[in-house]
Parts: sequence; C-alpha cells; structure tokens
Amino acid sequence: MKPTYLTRIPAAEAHIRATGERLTQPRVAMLATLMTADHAISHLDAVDALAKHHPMDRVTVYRVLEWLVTMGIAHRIAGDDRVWRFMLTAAKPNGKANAQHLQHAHFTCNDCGQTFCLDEVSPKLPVKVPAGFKTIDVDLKLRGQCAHCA
Amino acid sequence: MKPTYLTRIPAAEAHIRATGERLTQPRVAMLATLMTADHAISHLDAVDALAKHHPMDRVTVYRVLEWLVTMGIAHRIAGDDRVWRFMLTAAKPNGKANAQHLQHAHFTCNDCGQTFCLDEVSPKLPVKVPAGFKTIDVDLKLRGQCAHCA
DNA sequence: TTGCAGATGCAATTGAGTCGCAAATCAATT
DNA sequence: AATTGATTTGCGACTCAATTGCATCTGCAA
Ligand SMILES: [Mn+2]
Ligand SMILES: [Mn+2]
Ligand SMILES: [Zn+2]
Ligand SMILES: [Zn+2]
Repeated sequence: MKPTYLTRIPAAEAHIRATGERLTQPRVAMLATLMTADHAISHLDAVDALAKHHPMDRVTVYRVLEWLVTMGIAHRIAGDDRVWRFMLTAAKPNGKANAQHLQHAHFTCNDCGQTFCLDEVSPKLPVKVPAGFKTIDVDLKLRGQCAHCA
Repeated sequence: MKPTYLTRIPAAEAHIRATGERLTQPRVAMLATLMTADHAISHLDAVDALAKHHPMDRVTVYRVLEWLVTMGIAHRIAGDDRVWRFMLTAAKPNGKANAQHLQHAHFTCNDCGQTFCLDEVSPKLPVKVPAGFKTIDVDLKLRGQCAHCA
C-alpha cells in the first residue's frame, strides 16, 4: 500500500535536519506531503493537502517550497497554465537523496493535467545550437496521455 | 538591411486573407510586427511595438495573438517568468508558411532574456516513456547565452 | 447600401505569486 | 529551565499577466 503522510514524518525530519538548517513544523509537513506524491503538486494542491494534517498560510507554502528548492530537496516544473509544480528531487540509484537536479524529462497528461517526472528519460546531450550560442541547461517536456487516462 | 514593419504589410494581408477569415487592421498590424521580429515577443512587447504604427487595446493584442495561434500562423512559448511569448510559425523549407507547429526547440538567454526558435534543432523522437504513457507532443527548451551575450 | 456575425475597446475581475512588517518559533546559551 | 536573538511564519496589501462581460464598431456578403 501507498505510504501515508504520517509514516513519512520521520524521514522528512531527518532529511531537513541533514541540511543543517532549522527544523520547522511547516518544513516537515510540506516535505512529508511531497514524499507521498506520485506526481508534481502546485502551491494550491499543497495548501489543500496540508489542510488536513497541518494547515498553514499560503505564503508559508510558497516560502517553504522555495526553500526546499534552494536546498535541492525539491525541484520546480513550469506548467502550461502558468503554475509552478513541485516534486521531490529524484533519488540517486543508490537510494540517497540527491541535491542536484538530475537531468530528466517531465510528462504532463492532456486529460487529467497531472505532471510526472520521467527520471529514466533524459534529452540526448549535447544539443546542437547556432554558432555563438552557449547551452547551460536543457528541459525536455512531453505532453500526451498518462497510463491512467490512455 | 532588416525588413521593416511597413514592408511587411502586404505579406501580412495576404497571409490573413489566405485563412478565409476576416481581414482586420489589428490582425494585419500584429502579424506585420511579428514578421519583423527575430525573437519571440510578449504581449507587452507587442503593445509597445504596435504603439508606433497602429496602437490598439491590450486585450485586442491578447485576442489577436490567440487567433494567430489557432490559425497556426504563430506559436506560443511558455517563459520561466510566467509570460507567454509569440513567434511566427516556422516556414517550411520550400518557403511557404506552415500551419503545423514544426517540431523545434526554443532557446532563452539567461542574460538578455530573449527567446529564440531553433528551427534546425529537434528532439530525437520517439522518446521512451513508461508503459501505458502515450506521447503526443514534445518540447525542448534550452537556456544559456545567446550569440550576442556570450 | 444595409444587416449582422464577428471583432474590438474599455472597465472590471481573476488568480498566481510577492512584499512588508509584526508576532511566533527554533536552537543556542546561560 | 529560562533567556535571548536570529529565522521563520501569518496576515494584509499588493503586483501583474491574463480573462471576462458587455456595449460599440467594422468587415464583408447580400
Ligand atoms: Mn522532475
Ligand atoms: Mn518556436
Ligand atoms: Zn492522465
Ligand atoms: Zn542574450
């Protein structure tokens, strides 16, 4: 069965403590919530999901998610609806959390709107660009139908 | 020398007439403006650019650009700043305008913020996705430094 | 010309995200 | 256990791209 919010609390605390930064309740609750998500969640999704276990101000949600991104614990995905969505940064093959954003693609379902990280997919780098251009970062975004909607 | 707004009017009119839809002044002015752009422009960019030749309401700019997209004449590019930018749909090798969105990548310069279409770059398709997922569309987005800023 | 569906202008509204500041909280120190 | 001070949080106000409703205008066909 799927991991629940409560079972994720200890791991969330440990992960935050490992950063050396302050361990706060909003950070723990937000990270535990992210840990139960199988797809990327928006700020509003997060506010709703947290409402049940640990209600917090929407501005705090913005700030905590931003903090998780700067810590490399989560990453941010731009949506076609001008909304950011957030997902736990992919774990390395060895199972440890990874501070860097591993190169991977994102898939958004046209039907249900859910966005997924495709950790196993990476754009073939380097991509050829016009003379004088210097590529620093590449994002690959797929759209279509997810397994549930197809 | 670069093509100017005025020299683009006839081609813009012809292009719009070819759709069979109504030929309106805002549509002509907007398309002629797009035709002079070497990089993608935002709604605000468009309002500013048009102010000189054919001032129009912001909402009209939104609606005309949306119409150009539905006609396949222009395409829309999501920016990291939550702003849409628009560019003429790439021409086919034979020089004719193309109603479909040819598969191509976009490059945004971290320094000057300009976004360019890289018509010659396309993601290697098909991309492998998890079982049950069906890919319909692929976007490749690059970030880095453009030729002018590098 | 006239008639009218479709396009435009203008004002009001939506909604994601940000800012400033006072109050609360975490963690180090006594 | 209490004190303290730097961080973090809550709350209200704000920004800004984009959308909506509605009255007016305009391109085009009859
Ligand atoms: Mn991801
Ligand atoms: Mn393009
Ligand atoms: Zn789906
Ligand atoms: Zn540049």
